[in-house]
Amino acid sequence: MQLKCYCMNIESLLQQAVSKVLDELYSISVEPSQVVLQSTKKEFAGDYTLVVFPYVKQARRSPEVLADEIGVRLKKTVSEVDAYNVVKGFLNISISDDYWVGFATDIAGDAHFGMRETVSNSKPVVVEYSSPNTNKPLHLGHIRNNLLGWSVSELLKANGHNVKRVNLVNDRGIHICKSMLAWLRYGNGETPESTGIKGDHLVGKYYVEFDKHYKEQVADLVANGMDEDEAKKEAPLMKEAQAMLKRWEDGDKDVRDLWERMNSWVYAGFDETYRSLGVGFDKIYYESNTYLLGKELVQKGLDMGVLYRRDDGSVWCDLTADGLDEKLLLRRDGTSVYMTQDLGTALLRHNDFGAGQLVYVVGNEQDYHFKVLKLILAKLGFDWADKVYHLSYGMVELPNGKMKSREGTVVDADDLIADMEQTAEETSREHGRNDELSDEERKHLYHILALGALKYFILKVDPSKNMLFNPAESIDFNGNTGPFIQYTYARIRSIVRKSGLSEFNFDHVSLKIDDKEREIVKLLHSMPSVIDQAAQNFSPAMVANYAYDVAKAFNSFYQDTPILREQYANVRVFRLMLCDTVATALRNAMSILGIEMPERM
RNA sequence: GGCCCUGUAGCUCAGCUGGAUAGAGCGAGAGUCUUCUAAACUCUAGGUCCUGCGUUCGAGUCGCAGCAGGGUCACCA
Repeated sequence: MQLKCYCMNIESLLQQAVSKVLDELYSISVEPSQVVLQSTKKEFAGDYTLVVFPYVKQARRSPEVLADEIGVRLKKTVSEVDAYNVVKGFLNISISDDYWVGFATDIAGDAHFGMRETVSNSKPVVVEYSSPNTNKPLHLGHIRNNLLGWSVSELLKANGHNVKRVNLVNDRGIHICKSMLAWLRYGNGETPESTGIKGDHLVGKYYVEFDKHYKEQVADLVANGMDEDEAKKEAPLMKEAQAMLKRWEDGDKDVRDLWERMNSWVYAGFDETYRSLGVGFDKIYYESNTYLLGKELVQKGLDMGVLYRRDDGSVWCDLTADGLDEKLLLRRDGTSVYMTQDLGTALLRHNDFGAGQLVYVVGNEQDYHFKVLKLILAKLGFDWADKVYHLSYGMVELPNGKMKSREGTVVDADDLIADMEQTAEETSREHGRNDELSDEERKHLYHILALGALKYFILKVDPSKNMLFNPAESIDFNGNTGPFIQYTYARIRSIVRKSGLSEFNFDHVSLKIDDKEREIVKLLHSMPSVIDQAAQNFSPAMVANYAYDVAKAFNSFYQDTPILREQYANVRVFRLMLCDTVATALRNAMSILGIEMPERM
């Protein structure tokens, strides 16, 4: 039997063939990559559709005739083309069962199907995400950030990039001083150990405490006739916090000791949340180490003449020619601002990793900041300024609007995860088939189902869009959800286990496949291009939607097609092979989302 | 007010470089488990793709204008 190579994507093969036909028949020259093929709509026969409208003028044919002539030629010259039909200007092309079966056989057993090998010696893509403040625990907004950051990193890896994850912890500043001050005043020496409260929550408690007392002071001042804006500045607590920040910057030992102590509580808390979310980093930067960076760059900019100093000593960048405003880079007292340090850390990071690209997973409220950052880097003469990519994501909103910590409407990350685990356990007790599992394994199952639901819920939405979370409705486990896909996977694994096979040998000559099998094979066939597309768009959502399509197609197939019960061994083994490959595809796609798949549930 | 983002079914969301009669899930209604896991499957109802104009053989998709919602324009980060 002749060996065929199915490595060649059937779409590019068709594109080349069409390009050739257009040239030979009508002397129309079109690059194969420019030939537009789409998958044929369900209500028509065929696998791929060529839209011929763009060529009718040059070919001087009616759309129908043109489509027919191309169809005839394709069928004659491309062995994989089985049949064709023409509806208006649409040429629907059917690919032979032989090709699809061959393709399915080719990819069977490839544990990394859909994922690319990492290109060796490629410059790493450095992805910054998470970047929390250390004055309060993580909430749902941070969850979206962390899940996106992790997932986009996995996605880029799956597309062949070398990826480094970094976190830039905002561990200094006035907000931390507020928590510290409140703890000193009202804390009675409380610690995570003495109270049993998770460290980040304990520190967050004092941040709230500060705000409470501060507001009281402001209200008192206003009641005594002071203007509100002035009262906010003059409140003793605020002045004390500012004094504390100054002492911190001067290296005051007491302040630094307390700062280290309370930050260490927060880190222990964050680590627990990170572990629970399954995210991590290759390198963690601390703003206390990097906040002074960037000043040299400012000096360089002054020397280059791209920045200027005002009479009061402050340094600015004039971006009005770019349609933006003037941007402050050094305060009049010579201290740096957010932008200054971000310039510095960008350079640091670029040099630390020899980065080919710098990705920042940061909310869309900072779109302006990153626009400015790129512009200034370019003005400073860094040719890699255009390698800075701001992965701007939308906010998570509640039914009554934005989350506001002051109004107590934040959805706490740890609470949400705990709720999800609770729901997973209840659902599992009701529907689950997990008698064989130990208590330990069952606990793990609840965890991966809970996180599967949460992660999928968040990641299936296009990153750039705001999304809505309704705490009252909780997150679903049915329909277009993580657990739906996990369930599909568990079912498949169950069948494959029962078959006892790990290799699938069958005679694929003249094996016929039905519509549902064909649908599945076609979906598998498209996986590499979906991953590629998703990576180019930095969009895990595209992978999530793909995984859902695969699971849905499989469930429909599973519902009315015998697999283990199939009496013909040849067909049975083929179907088992297909099952096994679908499981692999689902596992790989979901791993890009950071979602684990259960062997049974 | 300037700039940026978003607007698709009752609700939450898909819809890749413009292509056929715009798709899912939830919710609503009707079916399917003595048979490979019913967290599933099948069917029904549900649409002025915010509005208008334009480009095109063809617009949910591109352009302009308007409307609505959000963000941002700090010597905060």
